[in-house]
Amino acid sequence: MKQRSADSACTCFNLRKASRAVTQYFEAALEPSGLKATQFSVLMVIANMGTAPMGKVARVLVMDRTTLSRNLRPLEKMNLIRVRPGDYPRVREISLTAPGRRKVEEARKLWKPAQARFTEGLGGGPFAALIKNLNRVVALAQPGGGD
Amino acid sequence: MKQRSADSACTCFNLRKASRAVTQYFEAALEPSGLKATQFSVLMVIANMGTAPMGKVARVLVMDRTTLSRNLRPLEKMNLIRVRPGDYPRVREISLTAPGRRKVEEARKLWKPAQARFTEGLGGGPFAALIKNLNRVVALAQPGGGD
DNA sequence: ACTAATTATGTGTATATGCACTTATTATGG
DNA sequence: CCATAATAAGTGCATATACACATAATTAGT
Repeated sequence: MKQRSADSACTCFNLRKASRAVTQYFEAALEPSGLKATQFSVLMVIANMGTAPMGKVARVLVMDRTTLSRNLRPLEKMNLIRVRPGDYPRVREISLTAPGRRKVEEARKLWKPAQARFTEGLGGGPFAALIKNLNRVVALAQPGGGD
Repeated sequence: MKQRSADSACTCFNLRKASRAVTQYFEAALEPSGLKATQFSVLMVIANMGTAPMGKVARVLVMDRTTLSRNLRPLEKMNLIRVRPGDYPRVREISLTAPGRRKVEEARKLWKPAQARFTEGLGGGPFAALIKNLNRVVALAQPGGGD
């Protein structure tokens, strides 16, 4: 099936396909916490950043600013994060609430075996290579990235 | 930053992040065709399958059946695909229209340099490894896959 | 023939995603 | 000071995604 290789090796298709499959796996694992995959990622990044303005969080997530803006809504409704005006009125500072910190720890326990499924299924070497290549791909996709 | 490695190496987060970044890159490239990334992938799969029922197409795409169902709507509105009852009334056969076939060729020309950006940016070896590892990840994520 | 299981698909609802456009605020140049 | 740039964030719209639930048709079991 040589003639199909150019098509079936599409970077975008393969990434989106893997993203769909893995998201479903992780969301099944996280289900008891009530968090979706993206919500867990957003909470983890905020946990690592402490308190940060929306734009900065969006850049770390490599997520559109307006997408993050809307992704924060359910988290705010669940009382897991707090959005407050920062030093300047136009800046919105985001931080975890106490329930948010507890939820992160709860979800991290559910996350661990799901993550192990892939680190062990691929093996340490290939898994590390995968993450490295994903980061290079992100750099290549970004404006002026990795030319 | 050893304490962050377990978090920042999350399979799901890294895949979704790369998926977002690469999708934007390909959609910018495909923009003249008026196709989104997913639409291009769906059309390519249908082009390869000739005529096939929805469920089968969904399995090849590793996409939820109901997601594909809705993804077909804009393609049908654009007159790029045809959805018709098959041998059995309950089966919906999907195939490309003549404009659909032309659109695939048009978009494939736009796709090529975008794809080259990543095959060349990573290098043939690492790129092939990436695709292989993505397929292994998909297998691991699927029920009863690659145990 | 009738009922139960299986198969193929659609709908309701909710989150995710990003572009174009808008609003508000701060910084900069004259 | 005031006009303009630049910065930070929100809204309207369209597509993408999938689970729970509903519908319809075919097949299997009795």
